[in-house]
Amino acid sequence: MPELPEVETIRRGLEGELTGRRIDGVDWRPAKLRGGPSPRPLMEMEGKRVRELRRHGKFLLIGLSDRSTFVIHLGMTGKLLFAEPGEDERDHTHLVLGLDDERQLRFSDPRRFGLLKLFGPGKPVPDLDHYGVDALDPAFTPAALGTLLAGSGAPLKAFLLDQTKLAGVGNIYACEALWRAGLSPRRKARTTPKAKVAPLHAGILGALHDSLAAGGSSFNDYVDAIGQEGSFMMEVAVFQREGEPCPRCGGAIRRIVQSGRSTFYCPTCQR
DNA sequence: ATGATCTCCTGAGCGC
DNA sequence: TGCGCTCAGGAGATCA
Repeated sequence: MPELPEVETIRRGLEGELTGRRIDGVDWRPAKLRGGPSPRPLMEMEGKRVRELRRHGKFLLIGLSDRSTFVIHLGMTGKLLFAEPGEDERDHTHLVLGLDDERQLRFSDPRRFGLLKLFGPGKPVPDLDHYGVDALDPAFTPAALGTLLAGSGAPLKAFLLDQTKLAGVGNIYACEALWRAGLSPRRKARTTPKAKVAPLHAGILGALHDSLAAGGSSFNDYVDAIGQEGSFMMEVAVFQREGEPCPRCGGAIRRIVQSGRSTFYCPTCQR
């Protein structure tokens, strides 16, 4: 599922290919996606050029020439792929943008947990109002993490998944970051020892950067905008490795369920 | 106010 | 072969 490194990999791939292109056609098949209807009909993108590609957390923000913003969230199974006209379409394709270089950019999302919204020129994006600092933002420092931790009584795993505190970390990287820091996912955030704050910060950034370097995690058949798979799943220490030995201490990796989601960790060296 | 649980949705995997 | 079941999870809504 796309988390920060996957969305950033896609953003980088799109940045080179899409910036400056004009959107000549908008084939929108409005399906019921998450997040309610788009404030502006997506057809209004026709004739606009792509000015910039930004990202906040797992949201992709496409700035257009008239200063409107096209917001994309890939949810669990959303895909953005370049295609040639006439090329076979994936099932559950909800949007096809025709570009002025004769290519298409297609969005498909079988589970429809994704989101497509167009905001008019100069309009803010309310979906991001309550979002926390992006995990790759320079403002996300160890000190900032310490402040956030002190304000939360949630288990560390739930804390890391809470996008209103820190944006971009999902299930894979939450598990990996906690393993790297040697912290139990069950520990209450505000009980994190002072000496463990910097290691947790380093664990989060390390997992995200390592994944970016590998082109993201290919899991649930994630691919980037040109269909490339990422290879970070080869490097994970604990995620989906229940019963396997911990790479650090050899103890058996355990799977538990927290807030309805799988958590993988090593009970021996994560305290 | 905070944290836990439910909900949306489809496809994959599994046992029989 | 196919049926029914469980599971996957981002994030908003709802509940305790």
